[in-house]
Amino acid sequence: MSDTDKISDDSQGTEEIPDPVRQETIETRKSKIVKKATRLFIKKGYAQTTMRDISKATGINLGNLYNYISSKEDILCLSFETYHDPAMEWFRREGIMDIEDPKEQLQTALRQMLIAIHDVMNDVLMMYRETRVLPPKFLKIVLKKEGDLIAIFENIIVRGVERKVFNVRDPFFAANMLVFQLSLYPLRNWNLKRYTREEFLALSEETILRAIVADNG
Amino acid sequence: MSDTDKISDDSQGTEEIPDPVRQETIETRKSKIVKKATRLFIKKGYAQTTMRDISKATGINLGNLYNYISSKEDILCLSFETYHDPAMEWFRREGIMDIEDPKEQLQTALRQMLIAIHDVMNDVLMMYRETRVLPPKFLKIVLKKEGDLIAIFENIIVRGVERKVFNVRDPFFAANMLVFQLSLYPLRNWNLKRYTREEFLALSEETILRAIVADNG
DNA sequence: ATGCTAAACAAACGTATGTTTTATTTATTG
DNA sequence: CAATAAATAAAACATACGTTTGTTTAGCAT
Repeated sequence: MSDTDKISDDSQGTEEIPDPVRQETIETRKSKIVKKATRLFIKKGYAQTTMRDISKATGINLGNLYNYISSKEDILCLSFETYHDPAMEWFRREGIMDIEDPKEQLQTALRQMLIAIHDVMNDVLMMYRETRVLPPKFLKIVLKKEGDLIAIFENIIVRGVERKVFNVRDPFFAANMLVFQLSLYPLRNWNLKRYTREEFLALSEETILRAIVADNG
Repeated sequence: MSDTDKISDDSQGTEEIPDPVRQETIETRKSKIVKKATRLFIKKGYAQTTMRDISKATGINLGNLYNYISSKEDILCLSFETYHDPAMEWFRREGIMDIEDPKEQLQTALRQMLIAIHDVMNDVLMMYRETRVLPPKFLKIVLKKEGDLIAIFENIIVRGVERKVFNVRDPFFAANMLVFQLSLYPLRNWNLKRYTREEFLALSEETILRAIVADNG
């Protein structure tokens, strides 16, 4: 029936070497499972998504799924990892922390985060909803990472306050509010459909900055 | 075993009258189920809470539960209703819409909403998480109510802009952002535990207003 | 007392779920 | 080509769930 979509570019491998080619297809397969499952989690919710759904969506046999992942819960954790890790990396890669002018620094970071979140809004919404299901140990890691992101914005704000470019009474609170505001679109999309992407980004940036920047005339 | 906690203040009733006393105990019972179930939904999530859990928590026999509620889903809907209806009523009862000065009007409404949400933060968090499970028809009602609340704030903002007390480019967007910001505490409580209730309320009010009021010197 | 109504209860039903196992096919190597 | 290992498919397993059923109990009117 579906004998046309078999993997055809398999290559030979030895037992000594971890077989990078085969390894890659396994990783590819795993990531395919996570990606497809994530779509289902988004659409139906984690609890309402069955392993049989995931099997059907990936085209991988039910029992065979367990050769790539260890449990349903495992898939959810992998799903979280997929989206949480790049966000933090981007800050270093883009050299945000090296920007001298605090206002430009904040603006750049803010806009980039808004764009990134806007593009994966469904995933963000899913994460907000399914956080509870994560095993406690993994939840701690996730919250730690989110805390790190907030801390970055806190540092940016603190520096801006020192230079009197920002006017913020409590930088930690402001950073928490700011990062929270980033999720406006994913969580309130149902009432914000009238805006184009660009309209929304501009309005968000403007509104968020106004609570921080000393004067924006 | 538990024969001591039987209802002992039963009174007689007729068939004509809907039996206010018995009726009351039935309503009491129903609301007890919803309240206890809500606590479980908050603690474990809707999907992870079983009817057997609810039976145990209420002390009402599993099968007997269905004399008071029609389904598990029904309980969730009732749970949403419990917290959604009072918020809207309060606006009318308190006469918020009659306050002349827009800034005072906004401040009053804002502070009251912050307090109300703070007090039921776990419930709000649960609602954010379990909205997906609601039957589509009921979901529409819930979103409508939330939209109405946003519209109220939009009106307040529009009036303030006309009087040049507020400086807002897009009142609809501002209202959406404002109402969203109200949920900061329920959704980000895990990172905001350092603040006392009063500290948090003051910071929230201050931050939210700054994005709207023309000048706050 | 007696019969009636409704609440209370234990047990069971049917189904759906995550996971494992078993049998079969496919590919690779000596 | 034979032998071995990996990949696949389907069925089975054990359990947990929401809901229903049939029966018992208790309160009230007659």
